[in-house]
Amino acid sequence: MRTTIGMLDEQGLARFSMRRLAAELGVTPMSVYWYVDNKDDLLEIALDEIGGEVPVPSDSPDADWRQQVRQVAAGYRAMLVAHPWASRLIGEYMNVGPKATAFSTVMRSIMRRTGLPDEMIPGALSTVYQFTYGFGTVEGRWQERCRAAGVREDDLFEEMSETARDHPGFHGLADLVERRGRASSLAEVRERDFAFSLDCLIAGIEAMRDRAHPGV
Amino acid sequence: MRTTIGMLDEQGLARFSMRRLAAELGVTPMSVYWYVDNKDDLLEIALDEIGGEVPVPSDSPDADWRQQVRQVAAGYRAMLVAHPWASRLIGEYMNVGPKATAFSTVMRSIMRRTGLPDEMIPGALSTVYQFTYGFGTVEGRWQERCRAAGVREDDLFEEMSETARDHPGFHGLADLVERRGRASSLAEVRERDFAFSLDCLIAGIEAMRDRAHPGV
DNA sequence: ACCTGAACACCGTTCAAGT
DNA sequence: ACCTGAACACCGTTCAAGT
Repeated sequence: MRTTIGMLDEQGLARFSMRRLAAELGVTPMSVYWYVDNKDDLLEIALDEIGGEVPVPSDSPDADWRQQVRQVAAGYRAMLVAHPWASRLIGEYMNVGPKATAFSTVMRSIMRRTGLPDEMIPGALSTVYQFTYGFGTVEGRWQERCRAAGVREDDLFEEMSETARDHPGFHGLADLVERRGRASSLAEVRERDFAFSLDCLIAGIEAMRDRAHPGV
Repeated sequence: MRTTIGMLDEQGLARFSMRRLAAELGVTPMSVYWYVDNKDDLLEIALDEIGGEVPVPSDSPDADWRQQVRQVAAGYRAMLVAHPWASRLIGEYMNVGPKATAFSTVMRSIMRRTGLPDEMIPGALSTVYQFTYGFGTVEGRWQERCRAAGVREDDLFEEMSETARDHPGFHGLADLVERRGRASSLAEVRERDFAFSLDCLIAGIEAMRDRAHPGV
């Protein structure tokens, strides 16, 4: 599993194969099948494995759920950025391994402390989760592309800005460029956007809770 | 392109190959390469093509942004559910084709009508987008699995409920089961969750706007 | 302009066999 | 218990050649 995760991190999911894993382990392709049923099985295990990298806050009943949501979201995002192949697999498998299960249990108990009525908890949870997943995914893929092209991300961005200036019809690029605004680096913009989005989600949850309990 | 999209819809991305496409078209594998550079190129075009299926509201300056956000989100979700392979590709490519570009332009002009300060627009946009993408993705994948297994989704759900009852340690499933609550069908719960999440996002955006303009 | 055939360097996986 | 070899049915893609 260690070599598998290492290879996935370094070369990406597309370049990973059973035969290459076997070669890396100095062994014949078929010997891998003694430890694992098939490729899907192997990847599913690798996926659950890195789920354990996301730090989950201790479940004290008097902790601030807002801060804990921010904490877990940051951890999950970091995990996705460290292992961009994970976001590709998360949708494919059921994700009911031990790490994934533990994670979702903690998330639910945090969400219960928002004061939302029970039937809204799943909706709120998925709002936060889907956002974090999406954000971490595009961030990871972008960095992956930069690494594959062998350039620093701000250089690549600079290059794209020029292309956008030279081809004014190309709005897709213009969006990207505009997004940076006057900030000094892409990383800075990303932090700002991420923080804003979480604030926005938290404010939304608070508003929905207040709407559900008009008397409080 | 029509046959490509048809094959992807029916058999999924995993079963799609250049050779099968050629066979379906009654032609030799290599003739496909006369129209398209390579497989990535083909998929990228297919992806932008179905982007045109998402209805975009007319950009009238006095329209209610809340309703328009809900409208576009519903359309985007429907597109992802109709073409589950799309969510797998959206992260892979740059998505700067004509349809994708038009879409993001409209989204930005809707978001500008929220009254949010300019530097918050990208963050708000990505919050809504990432949620919708994630929601549509898991919904599409779930239905894909049901179809592959040849069962109706509520039957499959019933089966999982039993497994969850028989194996109490399996919390991943318990989550799923609990989520349905007392509703009559999974589809109903999904609609409720989706509506809640959008309300939550919209409430969050309003709260952030009010926080940024304390005087209004 | 449009299509073919043969070939290359890959895949995941089965199955019978070795130690 | 752990690994191998040969084989099967696939891939995407190049390149030279046909009409």
